[in-house]
Amino acid sequence: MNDVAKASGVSQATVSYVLNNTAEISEPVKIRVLEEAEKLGYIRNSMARNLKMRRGNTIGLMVPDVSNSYYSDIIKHTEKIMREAGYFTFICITMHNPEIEDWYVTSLIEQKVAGVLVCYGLANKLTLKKFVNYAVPFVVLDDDLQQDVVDAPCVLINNIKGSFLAVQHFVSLGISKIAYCTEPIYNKSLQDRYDGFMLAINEFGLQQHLQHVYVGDDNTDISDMIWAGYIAAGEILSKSRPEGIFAVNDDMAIGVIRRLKENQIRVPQDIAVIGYDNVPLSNMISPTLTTINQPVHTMCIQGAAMLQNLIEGKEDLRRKIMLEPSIIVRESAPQIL
Amino acid sequence: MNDVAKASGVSQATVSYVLNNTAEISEPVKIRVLEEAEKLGYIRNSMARNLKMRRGNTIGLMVPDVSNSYYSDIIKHTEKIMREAGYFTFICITMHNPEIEDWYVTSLIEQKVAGVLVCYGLANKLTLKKFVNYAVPFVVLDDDLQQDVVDAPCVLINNIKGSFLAVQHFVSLGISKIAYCTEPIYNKSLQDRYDGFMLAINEFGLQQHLQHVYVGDDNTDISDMIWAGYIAAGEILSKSRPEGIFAVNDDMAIGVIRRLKENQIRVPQDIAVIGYDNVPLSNMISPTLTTINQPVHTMCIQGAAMLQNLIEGKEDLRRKIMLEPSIIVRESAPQIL
DNA sequence: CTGTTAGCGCATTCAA
DNA sequence: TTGAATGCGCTAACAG
Repeated sequence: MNDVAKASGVSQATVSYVLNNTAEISEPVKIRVLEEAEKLGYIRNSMARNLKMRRGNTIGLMVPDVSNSYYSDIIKHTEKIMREAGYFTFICITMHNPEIEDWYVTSLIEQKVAGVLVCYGLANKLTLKKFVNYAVPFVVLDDDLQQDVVDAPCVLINNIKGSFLAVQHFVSLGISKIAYCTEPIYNKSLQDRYDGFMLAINEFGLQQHLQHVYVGDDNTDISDMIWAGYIAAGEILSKSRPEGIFAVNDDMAIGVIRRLKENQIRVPQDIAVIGYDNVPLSNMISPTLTTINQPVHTMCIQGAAMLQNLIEGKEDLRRKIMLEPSIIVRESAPQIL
Repeated sequence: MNDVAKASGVSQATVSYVLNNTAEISEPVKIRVLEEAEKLGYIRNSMARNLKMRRGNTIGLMVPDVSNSYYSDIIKHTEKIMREAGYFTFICITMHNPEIEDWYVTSLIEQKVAGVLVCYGLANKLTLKKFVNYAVPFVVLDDDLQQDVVDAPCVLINNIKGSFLAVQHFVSLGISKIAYCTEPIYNKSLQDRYDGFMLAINEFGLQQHLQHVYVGDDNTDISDMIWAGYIAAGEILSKSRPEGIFAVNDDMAIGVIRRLKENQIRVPQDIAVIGYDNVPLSNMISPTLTTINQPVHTMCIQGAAMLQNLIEGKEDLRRKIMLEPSIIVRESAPQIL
C-alpha cells in the first residue's frame, strides 16, 4: 500500500480511502491510485485489515464428511452463497470425531471468523460453547441443539415427518413387515428419523409386524455408508424376513439393495426399499431408489441468511426454521407393487 | 494475552514466550501462565500473530469439484496431512471456472497462506502467475503445467500408461472394436489419457477398428459425470457399435453402463466397459467396474511433503514425481470373457 | 530468566 | 480533499 502511495504521489491513507471507497476523493487522484494499484498488482493483506477491523471476512462450515453427496451438496451451495456475499469459507471435516471438532473450533476462533455454520451437529456439543464464549455467531443446519448448549438458531428439516412418509408409503403398498436400519444416532436428526419411524409404526398399528431394527455401532465407517448398509442388510436378513426395508440414508439403502441382489432377493417384488436424502446417485442405480427428498438448497439459503443477519447484528426473530420433506417414488418401492 | 499476563502477574511478552515455548521460562512462572491461560480460555489471535510473523498457518487446496469421490478423497487425505502438520486448509472449489479460480487465488494471497496445492490444474493457467508474483509456494497435483507458467513442482500419475493398460486389457479379451469417451480435455492429465488411448490403439494396430471417440463439450456438467457418461454412451451407440467402451473416469463409466442396460445391451458380454480412478462406488455397482487405480494417497503424501519443503525453503530437487497406475479387473471387463 | 520496546499493514480520527 | 499519527494483538531483539 505504501508502494502504491509512493507511485501515485499520495499518502498511504489516501490509497486506503480510494481502495475501500471510504472517503470522498477527487476523481483524478482516485484514477491514478487505482491505476497504480492495478499496475503493481496490489492485493491487500487480510491479516492487517482484519486485525484493525477486529473481524475477519471468513466463515466456517463444519460438516461431518465430504464423501457423501448430501454433504457435498451443502458444501457447494453454502460456499457459493457465502462467496457471493464476500466471505471465504473454511470447510471443516469433523468425521464426527470430538478431538478434530475441538481443533477446528479453536482454529476457527483463532482465525477470527465472522461466523460459523454447523452442519448436522457435533459429536461433542459442549465444544460449541467456545463459540458462545468468544461471541462467534453460529447457525446449526439440520440439527437442533435444544437445551444442550445455548439455544442456537437453526434450520431444520422435519425428519419425523420424513420417516412417517416412508412408512405410509409402505402401508399404501400393502407392506406391513417393515425393518429399519440406521447409522449410529449422532444427533437430533437421526433421532427424529428413528422416532418418526417408531411413531408411524404405532400410528398404523404395525407393532406386531415390526421386523429387525438395526442401529450401527461405533465401528461404523461414516465414510462408507454403502458398506454400512450392506452389513445392516445382512444383519436384518439373519434375524427376520421383512417385506420392506427403510434405510436412514440413501447410501445405506444402496448397500442394502446390493446385499439383497446378492442373496437373489428381488427389489421391490420380494422386499421393497426406501432411502432418505434423495442424493443424485439414488436416481442412477438399478432399481432407482424411492427416497425422501430434503430441501437442501432452501436450507442452505435460509441458514446463510440467518448467519449473515447474526453477523450484522440484526436480531433475527425467526430463530428456528422448519422445512418439510417429501417422498420421491421410484422403482425400489413403486406406486403400485 | 494482556489479561493472562495481568492474571498471572507477568508481562505480556512472558506470556508469549510461555505459550510459544520460545524462551527459557522458569517452571513456576510457566505453570502459572499456562493455568491462567487455560482458566481464561485464551485462544490466540492468528491475525495479529500472522501479521507479525509475515506468514499464515493456512494453506490452500484448489480442486475442481467436491461431488466426486476422486476429489473428495484427495481433499480428505491432504486436509488430514496438513492438519496434522499444523495447517488449516482453505478448500477452494473452482468448478473449472476461470473467474472463480481468480477470486480464490486472490483471496488465498490476501489470507497470506503459507502455500497452495493445486489439484488437476486450473482452467486459466495464467492465474497461477499471481502466486509466483507474490512468492506463494505451490505444488500441482495430477497435472503438469510444463512451460505454460513457471515450471512448477508437481506430482503426476502416468496417465498415458493408465490408458494403455485399459486398451491392453481389452485386447487380451479379444476385443478390438473400442470406443472412448471423455469429459472436455481441461488439462494435461485428460490429454494424456486421450493420447495414451490413441497411442495404444496404434501400438496394437487397431486403427481400422477404432469406434466413435466422444469428447464432452462445454455444456458438460462437471458435477454430474454419471449423466455425462449416459449422454456419451447414447452418442457412441448412435454412431457405432463397439465391443468395448473405455471411459475417462469411473463416473462416466457408470453412466455408460446405465445407458447400455437401458438399451438391453449386456455388460460385459455384448460390450465390456473399463473406467478410470477406482472410486469406491466402482466396486459397489452391478456389474462391478473394471478400472484403472490411481495411487491417490501416495500422491497426496508426496505433494504435501513437497509443499512443506518449499514452505520451509528446503530446495527439493525432486521437482517432478511420476507415480504409476494399475488396472483393477472386475466384472465389467473380467479376466476372461 | 523477565520486562521494555518496536514494528507487522492497515483503517481511521483529527488537523490542515 | 488529503496527510500525519495512532493502535489493533502479537513476536522478537535487546536490555536488564
